[in-house]
Amino acid sequence: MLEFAILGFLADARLHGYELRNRLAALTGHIRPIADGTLYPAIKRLEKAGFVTKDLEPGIVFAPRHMLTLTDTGRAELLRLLRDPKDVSITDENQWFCVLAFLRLLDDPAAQAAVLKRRLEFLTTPASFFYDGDRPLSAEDVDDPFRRGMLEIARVTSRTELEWLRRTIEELGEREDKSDQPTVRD
Amino acid sequence: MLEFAILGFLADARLHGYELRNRLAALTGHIRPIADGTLYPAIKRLEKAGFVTKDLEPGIVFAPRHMLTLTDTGRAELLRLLRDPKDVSITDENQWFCVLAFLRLLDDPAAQAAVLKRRLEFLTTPASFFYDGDRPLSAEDVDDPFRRGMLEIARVTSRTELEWLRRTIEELGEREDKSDQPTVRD
DNA sequence: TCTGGATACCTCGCCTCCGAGGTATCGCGG
DNA sequence: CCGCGATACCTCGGAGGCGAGGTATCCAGA
Repeated sequence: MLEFAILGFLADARLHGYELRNRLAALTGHIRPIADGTLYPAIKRLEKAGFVTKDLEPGIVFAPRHMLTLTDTGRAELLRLLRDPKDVSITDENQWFCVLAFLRLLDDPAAQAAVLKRRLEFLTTPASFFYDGDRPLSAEDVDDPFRRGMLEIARVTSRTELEWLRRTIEELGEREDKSDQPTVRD
Repeated sequence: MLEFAILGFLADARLHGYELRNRLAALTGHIRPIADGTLYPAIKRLEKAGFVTKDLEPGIVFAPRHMLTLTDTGRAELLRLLRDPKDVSITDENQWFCVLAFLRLLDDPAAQAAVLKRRLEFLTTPASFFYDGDRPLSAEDVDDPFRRGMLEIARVTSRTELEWLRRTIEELGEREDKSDQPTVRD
């Protein structure tokens, strides 16, 4: 997850760890800050896996910086993760937002639409926070004002996202029609 | 976090591990499923800490069940966590929803309102996913349709929640006025 | 001159989580 | 009668996150 975001940011620009840290802080940090002790080992893992290379640029500003560059295998790995995200990356809001942040890099309207469709499918499968036996409880059934709030907020959120998803999937379809030769589709 | 949810569910009813597993699956499971290998060690930790006790009820249905009961120290711990949640529990959507799910148990309108106010404060402090240097980028500045989507969804979500928070904080204030003797307040 | 804060990086140990596996019991369908 | 699925519980190893600590440099302000 973190590694995914690192690859994503490096796909846009060469960065050093500290700058990466700041961008990550903006993207997910106000939600869940990333500790140094998490970031630097993650960079090391990516380096070991051959997804990034590290070049020391001696003291441009203050201390020497280790500039990170995404390798070709690194970019391939990023695209693989974007094309076929894990289930948790679809369902977990934070992870899903990371996917969205870099989905543009996938550069294939059909594949992008396919990812959005997975999220659409997830949001349209019925699910409830609370059950009375087997019966799902909706906001109207619940007495507790806080649980009511949860359900109301969740409802509006998912409605908004569903609208956006449907709209965007359609737009991606149109873009696909223009770029491709007309073919028979399922 | 998981332990917090366990305490919360046990505050409502005596449960065995498997039933707990199902309730947790409903509350957070569609977002991020909880593995057995996570749940049972967590129960053990709570037992060791003296927050829950385990009684074996021999084979009512199938296999023997280990019924879990919240102890007094367990309930105190739950209330402590509700009254004074960690920062991450305020900022992380998933964790925040867990707090909301059990905030009713706090049974003190002023303390409940204080928790909601922390969330309110978090949501009203300016934050952005992306920056151009130091300048935060809003949906209108962004070209990428996916990032636009993120920003739009986040905006609607937070607006909805802010409305609910303000409304609910006010209602809690009124309830407090009725139950308390009139005193000078800051 | 000294301190604090920003920049920039790193290590270590602890804890938690996860997945993969295992162990039972019972009921139902084939 | 045999396997499957549900119920119910558990262990273990590996991976990853976190906090606390450390190491430098440089600049601004007291």
